[in-house]
Amino acid sequence: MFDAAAVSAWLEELNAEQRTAVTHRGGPLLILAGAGTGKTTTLCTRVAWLLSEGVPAERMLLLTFTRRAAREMVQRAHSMTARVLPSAGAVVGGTFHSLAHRIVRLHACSLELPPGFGVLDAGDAADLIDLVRQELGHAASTRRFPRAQTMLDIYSYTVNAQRPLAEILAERFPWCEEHGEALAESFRAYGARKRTFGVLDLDDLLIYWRALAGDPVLGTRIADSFDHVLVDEYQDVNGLQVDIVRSLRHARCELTVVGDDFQAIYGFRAASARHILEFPQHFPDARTITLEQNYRSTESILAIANALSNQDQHGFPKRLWSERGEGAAPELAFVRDESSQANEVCERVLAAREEGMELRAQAVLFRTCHDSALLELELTRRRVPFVKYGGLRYLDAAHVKDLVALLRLASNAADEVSWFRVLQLLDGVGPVRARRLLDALRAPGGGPPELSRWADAAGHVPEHARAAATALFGALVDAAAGGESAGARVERLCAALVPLIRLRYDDGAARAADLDQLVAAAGSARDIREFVAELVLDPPASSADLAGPPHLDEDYLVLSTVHSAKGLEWDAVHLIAAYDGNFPADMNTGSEQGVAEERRLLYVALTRARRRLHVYVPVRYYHRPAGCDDPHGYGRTSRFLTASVQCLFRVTRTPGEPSPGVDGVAPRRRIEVSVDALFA
DNA sequence: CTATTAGATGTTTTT
DNA sequence: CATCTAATAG
Repeated sequence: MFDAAAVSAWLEELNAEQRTAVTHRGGPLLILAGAGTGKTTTLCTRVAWLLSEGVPAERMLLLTFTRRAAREMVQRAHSMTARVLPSAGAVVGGTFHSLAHRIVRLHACSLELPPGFGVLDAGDAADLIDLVRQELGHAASTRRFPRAQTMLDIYSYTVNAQRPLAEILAERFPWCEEHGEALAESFRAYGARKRTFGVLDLDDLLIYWRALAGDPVLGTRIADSFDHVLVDEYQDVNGLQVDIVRSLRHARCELTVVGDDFQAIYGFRAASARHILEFPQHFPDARTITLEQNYRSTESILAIANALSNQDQHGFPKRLWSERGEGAAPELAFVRDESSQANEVCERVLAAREEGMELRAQAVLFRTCHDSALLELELTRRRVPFVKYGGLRYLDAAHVKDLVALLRLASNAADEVSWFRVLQLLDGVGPVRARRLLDALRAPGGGPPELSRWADAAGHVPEHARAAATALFGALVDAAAGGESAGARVERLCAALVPLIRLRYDDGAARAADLDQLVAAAGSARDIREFVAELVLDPPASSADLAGPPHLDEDYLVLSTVHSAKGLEWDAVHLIAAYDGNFPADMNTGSEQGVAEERRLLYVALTRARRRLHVYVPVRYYHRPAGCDDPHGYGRTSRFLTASVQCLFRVTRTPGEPSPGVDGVAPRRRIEVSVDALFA
């Protein structure tokens, strides 16, 4: 019945430590796996092994952190279990948030949530917080008040860290400390609003899951449905997530966690490597296994990685080694400026491709999204196809948000943030009329807006926009009524919205066309609410992404933030903008922990490389905070690339110092030109 | 009241 | 540079 031969063949391929981890029995297991040490393989093989030991696949829970990792891990585990036992069910798996969504949806009733509750993405949450901000009069106050996005960051961090606001402000947001009281008030109001509007933000998903887990009846039932819980990237969990994991582990349920404390890079989300380091204390009967043999990189790349991790005295000492040979010496390239950097990257990428290395085997990594701006221009100019991960997402585009807001209203008319957004698309309707309209949609005694009251509210829409508004409401009423398939209803809603989009944006036609892809993706959805929630929890990177795996046969270069690159690997890695200020980022240099996290970020970036590694340091770079005379700065090399680390590189310099005035990089000065003196 | 424009301002990283 | 605010025109 089981294909035991397949499992033993897989076990054969593992090294001794990996094999011990895979076949560990009884008691919690901590696998400390350095970069590239076969973490995914070990975890997936363990799943297959457990299956062959008689644990049903559907009683195993595989939790991961990022969507990209989740997809890869679940897919791989699934194909392995299918091989071992074709009739096996599916392993339950996904990100913490997607699992939370499934569970909360299942128990919405017990949590006193409306069955149609919506899930807000970060943008929506910021919009809602902005609403509160306006209403409490903070927007207009003379002392500048943190912006909605910043407020959300503070709120989210506080919730995820499960610590008092005052502490968080002092520690992470000192410039907002004076507004402590007002912030606290706003956050309370934000919470109340979410309740009234019937919406949850991403943090709520975890909060509600934990609340369920703590319930003596439901919590036990949830925990009872699993025999094994396996958590990947454990160094990136925060207190809230640890609570959830602990609640899942009861007498009969086993726990395996995998991670690398030196790859903890989500401190800004209140994650802390403390949790993985203290795992043996939290679970006294835990077994710890360390994986140090690296299967990914050449030794010269690992030498640099080890040198970096040696700079940090904390954590588990690990020394990566491999049998992949010395390999090409990593390059540390000092380039003149960012445009020269873009050039050099292109040259090297194209040269490697000439030698047979596909574009998709190469990646350009950077700290922040805009670091790649010039490079993107250059790649476009040279017609090199690329895909960028991180940064502006599809859901951030205004017209997409418009449609999503409309979809939300179809299942939840109480969602006033979405109402505001949609109503203001009507020509001649701004904030004030939107509010009046919204009030007119309520039942006389107050309460949530109702679709059925459109006839009473229509008068508030200026005449020339009334027809469009009526069409919009018609589509909403139809969509809410059900009957047709989800896809058909989404299509109707989109059709009603398109005329407004065309009017609103000057590139309206293009935006309208862009929405078709979203509509097409909805075709297979079970219902609209589900579709929107999926969209929020697993947003496509671009509209092209919606159309399914598009570039399978195409070759393209990968551009990615280091954060998004975690867990992935490429033959060649180009790390750009490695100057001090970016590695470490200026705003994180305040504390020792901050700097340490930045170092780990650099470590993560460098350890993505299999055979070739190039690090670029622009000697002269442009930095955004304008206001000084010269927007150019002379960049210093990242402080982590100390002299002894630099020795491990082959150092190159692009010839030619900057020649002021010749190619547009002349230093800018403030020169006053005035003839006023003539008229004095 | 809304739309448009000119002027100021600002910390990244992701679910 | 992109986004938000304030001021003005419609």
